Amino acid sequence: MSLAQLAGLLADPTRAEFCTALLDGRAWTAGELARHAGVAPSTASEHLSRLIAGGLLAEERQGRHRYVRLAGPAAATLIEDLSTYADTTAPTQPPPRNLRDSTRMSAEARARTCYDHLAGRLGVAVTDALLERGLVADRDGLTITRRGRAWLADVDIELPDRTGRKGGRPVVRSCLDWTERRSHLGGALGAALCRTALDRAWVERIGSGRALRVTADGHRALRELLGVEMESGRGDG
Amino acid sequence: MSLAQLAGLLADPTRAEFCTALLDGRAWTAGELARHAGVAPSTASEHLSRLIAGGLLAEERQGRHRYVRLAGPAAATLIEDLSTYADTTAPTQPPPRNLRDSTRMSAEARARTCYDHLAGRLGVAVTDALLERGLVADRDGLTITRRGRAWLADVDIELPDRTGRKGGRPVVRSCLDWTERRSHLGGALGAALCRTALDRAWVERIGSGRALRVTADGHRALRELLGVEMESGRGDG
DNA sequence: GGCACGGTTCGGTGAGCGCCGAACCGTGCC
DNA sequence: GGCACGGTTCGGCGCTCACCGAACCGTGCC
Repeated sequence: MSLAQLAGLLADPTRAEFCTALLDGRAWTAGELARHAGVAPSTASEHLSRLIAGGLLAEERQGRHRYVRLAGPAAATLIEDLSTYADTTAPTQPPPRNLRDSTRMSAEARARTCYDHLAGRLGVAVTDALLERGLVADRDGLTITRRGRAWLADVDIELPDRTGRKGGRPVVRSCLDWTERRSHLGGALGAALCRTALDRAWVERIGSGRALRVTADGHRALRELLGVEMESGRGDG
Repeated sequence: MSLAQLAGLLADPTRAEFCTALLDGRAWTAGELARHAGVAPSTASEHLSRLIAGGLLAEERQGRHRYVRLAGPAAATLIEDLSTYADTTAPTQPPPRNLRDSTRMSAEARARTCYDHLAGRLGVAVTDALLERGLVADRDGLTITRRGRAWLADVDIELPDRTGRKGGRPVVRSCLDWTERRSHLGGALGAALCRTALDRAWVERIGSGRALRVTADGHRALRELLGVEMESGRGDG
């Protein structure tokens, strides 16, 4: 299989969306993915067949359901690397064109999702706090510590089942932040934190983009759980 | 920029060929790349513009020449990771179908190119020899040692100019070998070794595929320079 | 100035492919 | 058996895009 063929698998928005969704490490049914991406089941079926044939996804048939998941940690890493690069690489528009863009960029610099985890000053602050408190360690790349696992259980955050095991997603990955020029937290842990923050309304999306607003609950949770003081969402952007 | 857009840049065989060629870390002119890939200059020009706009390539204009190179080490890593995955991932044909395929697979298992460096038993043997002799060290990932640089100068192998510097290709990268299930040497060093081996006729390509044959000169060079004893190319496949 | 040449732009062509709906298949439930 | 439903296959449609040749622009050499 050639480089172009492999890239071609991910070059379609629908297939990319499938892979992005599957990065949570769980297995989805064909129908779930079809609905998630907003395409007909027939279309999804064809896409899945191609992704499986290309070695990016693996399938498990159960009765009349076709469960698919990422083929392995290498696949997850690959997709995450590509997403990171896609996010990191600045488009051809360094200078914001107008007030609307400028506002949006400020908001994204403050807090946004990078793919499926937190980025911007919020993402970096959370990462720093985790490192400082010894919940995550930086030796030969980032790893979660025993204290970190205890802390997760403490605050009732669960990692997906297969995380860190063979075929699962790596627990922690560092992801370069293009606004902060620093690393923030990716991997399954980053995704779990982001999902938790959204589920518990610590942050909420601003409009339809990637920018996030930290809620009052969120400020409180960040302070109590991690000792992170985030700036307010209004009046400084 | 989205994952799909980024992947789309690499999804075209011509553009992928450009990026592959540029992985040597040097800057090529538009015309060189066009001839290399076998397309019209106009076609190449459009491809280059897209790759540059997408942040994968950077350009430097000099007089009437347009020099392009990879945008940075992250781009090189990304392309190399994709190539590695594309090579590593087994096509849908684990069992060799006939004698011809079986012969080819044996040859590739013995020695082949993985992208632009050596793989198969040959690649792993060379990597092991470099590690054993302290020319490459494995601390926080593979790195070339001072002795390694001296050895390179000794045997008259040059790394591309920008290697290891900002914007250049990483010197050494480990690349998982699918036949050996072990790591072998990628990165600029792996590429330089492979190019040297081909230039000095230590190995030669078998037909048009990726399989390599170690020549008599090659056996001698491997033994003298690295203490590597390779099996013969015939009679055992 | 004039020519050679590297590179770009533009229009047109053709192929590939992503999409859908319709028909079909198999599983699982009633 | 009969029905509901998840998934697949197939045919057809329309768009995208990679390609080329021709015309054009700018640089550098004579």
